[in-house]
Amino acid sequence: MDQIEIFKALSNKTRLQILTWLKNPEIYFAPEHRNADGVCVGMIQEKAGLTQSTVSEYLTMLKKAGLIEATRVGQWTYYKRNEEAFAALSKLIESEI
Amino acid sequence: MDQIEIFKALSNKTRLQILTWLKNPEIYFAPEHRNADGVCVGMIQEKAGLTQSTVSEYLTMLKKAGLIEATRVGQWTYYKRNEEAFAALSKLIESEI
DNA sequence: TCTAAATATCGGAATTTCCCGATATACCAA
DNA sequence: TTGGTATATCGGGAAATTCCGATATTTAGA
Repeated sequence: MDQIEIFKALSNKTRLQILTWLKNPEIYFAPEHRNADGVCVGMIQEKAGLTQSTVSEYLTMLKKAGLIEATRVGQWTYYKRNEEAFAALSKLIESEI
Repeated sequence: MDQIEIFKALSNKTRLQILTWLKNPEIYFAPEHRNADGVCVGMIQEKAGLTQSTVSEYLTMLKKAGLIEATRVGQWTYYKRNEEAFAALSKLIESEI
C-alpha cells in the first residue's frame, strides 16, 4: 500500500469522478454496459469526456494504486472498485497518518 | 473541504512526514521547541532537511488544505494538526468517495 | 530607532502531471 | 486470414509541482 501513489491517484477531479461512478454503477451506467466485474472502459470514457487513451491511463493508475480491479472479458475490460482498499485507507488516515 | 487540495497536500513524502511528526511531537521534538500550539517552523525544517523556504511553503500548503493550524507567538509560528480534518477525511473516504 | 532572528513570499530551473493524437495489441466474427 | 472493435501504450506539448536561493516581513531586544 503505497500511500503517496494512492494520494496522487486521488488528486485529480476526473479520477475522483470515476471512483464515484464505480461506487454506484447502477445509477450511472446502463445495465448492458456493466456486470458483476464492473463497467467497461468505453462507457467510463464517454462519461468522463476525455480521450480513450487518457481514460485508459487513469484507470491503469487507479489500478496500480490498488483502488480498482480489472477483469478482461473478451475485448472488454471491466473495472470495479476494490472496497477493501478504501476501507484500509480510511483506517490509515484515522489512525496512522 | 477541498478534496483535491487535501489529496495533493498528502501526495508528498516530506509533507506526510511532517504530519507524522506533528501527531506525536513529544517523540520528535524537545520540550523547549513545542507547546500546546504545536511545533515551530525551524524545528520542523531541521528534521525535514530541506530549506526554510520549502518547509514554510509546505506548512502553508498543509494549512490551506485544513490539515494543520498555525499560531503566531512572538517571532515564532507554531503548527499543530487539526485532528478534526483527519477524522472528517477518514469518514469521507469510508462513505463518500 | 537599529539589528538580529524567525518566518513568509518571490522568481526560477528541473521534474512531474495532464491530456492529447498516433500507434500497438488483443480479441471477435466473417 | 482479414477487418473491425475495445483497450493499452507511446511520444510529446502545456501546465503544475518540487525545491532552491534571494528577498521581504514581522517581531524582540539593545
